[in-house]
Amino acid sequence: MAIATRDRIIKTADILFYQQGFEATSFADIALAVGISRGNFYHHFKTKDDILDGVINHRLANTEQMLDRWEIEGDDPADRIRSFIHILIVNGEKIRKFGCPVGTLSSELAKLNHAAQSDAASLFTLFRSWLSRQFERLGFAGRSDFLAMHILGRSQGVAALANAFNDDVFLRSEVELMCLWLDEQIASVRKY
Amino acid sequence: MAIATRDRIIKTADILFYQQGFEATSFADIALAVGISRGNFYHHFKTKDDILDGVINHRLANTEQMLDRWEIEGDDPADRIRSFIHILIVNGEKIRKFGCPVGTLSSELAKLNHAAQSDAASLFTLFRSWLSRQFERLGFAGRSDFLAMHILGRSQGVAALANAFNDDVFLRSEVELMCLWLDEQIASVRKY
DNA sequence: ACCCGCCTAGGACAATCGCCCTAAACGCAA
DNA sequence: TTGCGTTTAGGGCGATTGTCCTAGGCGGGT
Repeated sequence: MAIATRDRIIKTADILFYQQGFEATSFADIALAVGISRGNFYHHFKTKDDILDGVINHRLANTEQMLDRWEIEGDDPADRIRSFIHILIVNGEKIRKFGCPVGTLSSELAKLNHAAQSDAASLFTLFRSWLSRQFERLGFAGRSDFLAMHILGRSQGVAALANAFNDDVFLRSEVELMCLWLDEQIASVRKY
Repeated sequence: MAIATRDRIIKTADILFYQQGFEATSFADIALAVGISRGNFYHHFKTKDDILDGVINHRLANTEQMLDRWEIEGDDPADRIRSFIHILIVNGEKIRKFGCPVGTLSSELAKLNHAAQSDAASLFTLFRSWLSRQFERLGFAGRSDFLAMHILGRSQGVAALANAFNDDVFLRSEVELMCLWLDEQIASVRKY
């Protein structure tokens, strides 16, 4: 089946791009991992940039789906934000090994001056606007986007250092710190 | 002069590794930028990893020198920490284009499973222990390293997002936020 | 039974990669 | 001047890169 093969390629490329980086992952790497020939590969994706587009779109869809799920499961926006913060722990092992999938891809594409860098950044935008929406519901109004960017940045920093030092203790203590920060913010906005 | 050529290679490689990444920068790239032949290049560095070692050591020396200068110029540890925070603004343009030199290199080497990843991480350690020392002088005692890691992580996150979104406003507002955080920490430790 | 279109395999392409070699030019000491 | 070690230039190695091409196999519609 055609679609199945295409999906398998994208899912495999997704993992390899994350673990090895986009530039360091070759056609041959992906074909070998999927278990197909390079010719078959070429039938589905003409250029390497095509695969990158596919992978980014795949990540966008997955992320959107995850955020939607969080939107349904609970009705407390604060809990949703806490779910976001706890990705760092849930995916802790991968993050310590390979860093944040979104941040590292965006950074690599920025260095390569790659046209898809803005597409990778739109992954950030997905989180950013979702977080901003949760803060709005908590009553932060015009400050919502600012707080969303703040927490997004904090997460990026934690992921970067947890990766550099392979430090799980640091990761967990920073997650706790971010949750405390969130509580403070909520407490202060409820005064008015 | 031999040393001069070697230095020129390292300085050029330093810039290229930062702007394009380690993997994406070839022998030919560096040789072309320096203006020498590949044969001459090979005389000074046998392998690409040798250049990486040279670049990392060069960065270590430069960083140590910068931190020493800050240690001499002022005698207020808080001001020194503020100097660190303000790197984000001083190097704002480069950071928005290429990210943090330390963080992006460490992240790339981690993905490549490169032996020099720990050496790149030692660049972080340089900042970490220096910051920790300043916090100690401010009286934070056992919490010093924790605070050093916290501020290091915050900086990394700010750099990552400022790069992804090419956002100077975010960068500056986060720097201000970090300085406010520092003031709060100092105020709270002085109570006792 | 036949054909046509999609899927797959695998080889070939020029270009580039990191790395290695040889030879000429250089500068300093005897 | 002669001689030797250092620095330089430039070609070439096998391997790998992204990309492209051709040929065979499979399956559904006529």
